[in-house]
Amino acid sequence: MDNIDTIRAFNRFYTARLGVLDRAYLDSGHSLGEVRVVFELAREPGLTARDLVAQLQVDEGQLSRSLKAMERNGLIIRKRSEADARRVELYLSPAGEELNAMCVQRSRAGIAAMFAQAGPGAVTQVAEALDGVQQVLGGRPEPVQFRDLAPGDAGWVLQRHAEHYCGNEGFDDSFETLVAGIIQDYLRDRDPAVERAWIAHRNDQRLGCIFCVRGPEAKQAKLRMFMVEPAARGQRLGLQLLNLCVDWARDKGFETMVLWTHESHRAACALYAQNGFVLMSSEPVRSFGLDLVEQSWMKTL
Amino acid sequence: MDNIDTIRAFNRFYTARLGVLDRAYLDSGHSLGEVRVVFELAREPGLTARDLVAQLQVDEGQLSRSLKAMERNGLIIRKRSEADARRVELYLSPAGEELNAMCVQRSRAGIAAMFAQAGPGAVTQVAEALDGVQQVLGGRPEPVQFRDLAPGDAGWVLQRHAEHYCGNEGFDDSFETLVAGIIQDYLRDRDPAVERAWIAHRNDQRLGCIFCVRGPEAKQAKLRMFMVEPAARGQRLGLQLLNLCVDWARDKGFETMVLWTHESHRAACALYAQNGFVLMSSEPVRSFGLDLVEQSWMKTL
DNA sequence: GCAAATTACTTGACTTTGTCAAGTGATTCT
DNA sequence: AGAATCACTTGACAAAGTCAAGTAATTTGC
Repeated sequence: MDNIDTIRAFNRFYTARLGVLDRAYLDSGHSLGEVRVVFELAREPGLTARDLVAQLQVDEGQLSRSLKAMERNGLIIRKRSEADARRVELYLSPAGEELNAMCVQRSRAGIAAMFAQAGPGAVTQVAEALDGVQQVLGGRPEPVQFRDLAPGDAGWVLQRHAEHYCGNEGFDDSFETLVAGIIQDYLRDRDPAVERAWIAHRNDQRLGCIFCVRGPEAKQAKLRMFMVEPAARGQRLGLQLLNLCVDWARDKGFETMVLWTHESHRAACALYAQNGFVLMSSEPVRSFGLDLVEQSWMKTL
Repeated sequence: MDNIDTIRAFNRFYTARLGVLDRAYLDSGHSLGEVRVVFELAREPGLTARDLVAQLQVDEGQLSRSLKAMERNGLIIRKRSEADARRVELYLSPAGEELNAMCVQRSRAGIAAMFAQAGPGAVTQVAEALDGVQQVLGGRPEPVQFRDLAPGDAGWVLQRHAEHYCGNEGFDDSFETLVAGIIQDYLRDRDPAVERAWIAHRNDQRLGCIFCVRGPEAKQAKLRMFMVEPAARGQRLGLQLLNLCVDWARDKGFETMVLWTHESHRAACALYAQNGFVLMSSEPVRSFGLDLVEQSWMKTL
């Protein structure tokens, strides 16, 4: 079962659940169509029929009749627009507000009931997961932001490095130990005046990282722990991280920047080459249980 | 906006997206109702009308007419049950199979299109998130499993410890550095013959952890890094981890087990007390920027 | 072992919902 | 100022959904 099948399975499962929730509206004595109109008007009073057609994807003729009935039943109030006499602005009457409040309350109760048998933290967990999905699918794309290390970030860097390199590229466990040492050293001994790290994140979701530390020579900075999540690649995020790191190093008085990587990281190497790094050495090594070609790159700042 | 509102917002957003997908079926020349029947029969041939009523939540009269039309159009084949002559078993005809294949293909294409503007890793990310949600909501609850540390786990332990203690309890950054040191030491120097760790997980989701390492005295084990995710609490998971750890220590020839914790961890302390641990000392200390009461507990194995 | 109850489905009569095209005024474009 | 567009309404249907009353097969209860 691939990813798309997983999503399809979720859709079947979830629409069945939502269907149960929808049914809760039906015994309010109003049709689902009317309730949907009430919902929209509660969210944004003054909408016109046209707006509702666009937002609810219903036929305008049908909506017209539906609105007529709702006015007759006292759910909504129609007001001819003063700016444009073709338009009719729609508002909820007090009875409409009341219906909305009741439906919201039922909807919330229904969702709470879905979590009744799950654990206490389940709501938070699901809410976060669904919010993440919504953002990925374009519900409201928050911008990517960059911050210094916050509590938990160091662990995340270690976790994702280990998972990528050991899980996908076949490095052995010694790699994780090495990275743990690098991170522990950084946390314990870093010089905040010249060393720092960046985490790229969207809301609470971490997307990538880069570290700038002192290099082996004087006035030399070293770039480390550079990574962009697979899910966030192709958005020039790596370039932004690299620029932050390089600019910081230059700003702090470093004259060169070096980094070590492996030949197999084509995308990263291409990025280095495009940004003024020069390949200094390239040699086959036996590391982490694999035959690798280790490269060192340098850039004059 | 609380968690339930977040879920409600997702529902609005997601149903709108699914609506677009459903529309794709309509120009197959068949109604959504018929397509839904075809889907179910593809999944489980030989269903009866009754089964479909239950699964699709449709009126049986309407379904009866719909099935009649589908048989006339050559989509399905009806076969009187041999075991019970009241029942009619329903099967897809070759044409029905073909329609199903086409719809599946369109559905998949539609989902793929939803991800067109998102990054390449987005599908995986969303699939995992939705699968997690489905499991939490009871789609198919996988059992919790326990494993030794796998690559990435060490980083996760560090991350979640830092987030819980620094984020929720107000510890300062020195706590994260301390934990990073503990983890680095464990990875580098542990004695696999007597020391190990457990990760509680459901599929790829980590739920908790516990470490058993050598203690300060001879024949003494030490319990460390014990944690259960808030979302997974209340399921006796902590007890299971504790038992694994204690049993291992006893099995490896340790005679006592000690642990250090803070008084504020009521739930954990109660668990220790219930499982044969005895409070050895309790003293106020200034640690991690807070006034805490540090406790040591010991159990005879 | 047989009438009564139940089950699986069908049918008829009906309401609601959805669709399409042809209206009516109001407004904008040029 | 005349044509085009826009916001909405209406009419004529088609499709989908609802409810109750069927029919035949199978269980149940005594």
